[in-house]
Amino acid sequence: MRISALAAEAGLPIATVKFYLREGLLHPGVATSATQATYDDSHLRRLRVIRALTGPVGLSVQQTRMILGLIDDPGDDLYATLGRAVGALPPTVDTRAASDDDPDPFPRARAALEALGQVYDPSFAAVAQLEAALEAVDAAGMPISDDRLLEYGRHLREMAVYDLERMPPEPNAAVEYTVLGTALYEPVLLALRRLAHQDVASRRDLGA
Amino acid sequence: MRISALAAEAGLPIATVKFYLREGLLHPGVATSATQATYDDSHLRRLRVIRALTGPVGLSVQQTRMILGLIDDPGDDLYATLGRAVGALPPTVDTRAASDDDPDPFPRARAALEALGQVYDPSFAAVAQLEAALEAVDAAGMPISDDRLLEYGRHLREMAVYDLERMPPEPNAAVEYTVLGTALYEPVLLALRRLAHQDVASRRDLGA
DNA sequence: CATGATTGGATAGTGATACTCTCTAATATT
DNA sequence: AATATTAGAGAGTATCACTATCCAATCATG
Repeated sequence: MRISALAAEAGLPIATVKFYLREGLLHPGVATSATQATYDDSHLRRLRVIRALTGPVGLSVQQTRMILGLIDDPGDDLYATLGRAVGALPPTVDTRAASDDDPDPFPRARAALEALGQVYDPSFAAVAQLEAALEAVDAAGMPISDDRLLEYGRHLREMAVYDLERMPPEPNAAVEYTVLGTALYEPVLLALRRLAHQDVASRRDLGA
Repeated sequence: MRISALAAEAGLPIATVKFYLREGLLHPGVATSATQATYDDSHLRRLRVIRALTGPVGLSVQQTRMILGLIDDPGDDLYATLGRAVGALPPTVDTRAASDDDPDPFPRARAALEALGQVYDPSFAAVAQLEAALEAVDAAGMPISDDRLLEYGRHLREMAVYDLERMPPEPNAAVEYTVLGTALYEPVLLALRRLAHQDVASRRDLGA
């Protein structure tokens, strides 16, 4: 398969495929001469993952490169790899507070996790993300009550249990499942939540 | 309160406040002369909402303007207003298919909603978002099984019921609660989900 | 009331990002 | 032999969210 066929299959301009090659998101094809290389299904699959991550998931090229790098070359510690992957996911939060000698850099997130009975690890990017998100809803005048936090946390935890029970056994497949699942399923989740709100609202005759 | 005090309170450069004024995100202050205007708490609160929406929620200025417009000037139909608000939320999806005479523009989303027993309204933006998200996960080689969809949908629906049971009675407050709640709580939700995955993973000794 | 700071309003500039285009020499295809 | 395609490199483009600059009009202060 030459680059024109690959681009056509993926529904992308050749220039874009070349761009991904240049950026290191797509592994090079097998060179058959100075001006020719052949590509296979692995390239097509990779392009589809790239488009999913840069599209619906909303990652930048840099973030996508990081995620793909983790899948291609995972450490032997799934927990740490997952942590690194989450750190690459938006919304990106500057973790300036953690580097300072602040004894309690993420008070809201800590309180929330304690209330939920979950581990609190300040080095985990999602903790900083949670802190920023909670600060933002407070500042915007729509604070989240403890009760709501518990309710949300309970459901999300059950969903996490469901997900991890279905994790493939082989380590490499597990990393890909976990990292890609975290990122790719988020847009689905958000869409389903919005639709659930719509559905519930419609059944309550809230119009007019 | 003059613009310098407003900017200082909000922790923003004056230039940025002026930018929001120019863009119509922030309502003008009361002009007291040709070169002076006073601002009050409503401006400060608005700035905080703007920062929450453009920051953690990740909205563009244009999308933020749309959301704020809906809050300031809601229609009398909460259901339709919510629909319009969701349409402004990322990921933005081109609804080209719907405008064609395609008899079934969102097959995956329709199937999912039918399986969940929820209303299917192709004019609702979240339906297009769900379709795009499902297409992306399929293309990326990580399709979502019906079982998983049901599991996710069930939890999200319960969370939606929880949310709507706590909706304020007055229509204007209800719109603000619903629209801002949908948008502002999403980053919290995603962070909690990521942390739930981490927590569950850590308890299963998945490392090494 | 003189003098420096601040403001509204308009215009322009900036830096990041994700492509997209152009070009060249080498090779493939017909 | 004529035409098309390719790799690879560099430059160009469009969008976006600010950010900076300017000016004339006012304010605040001593």
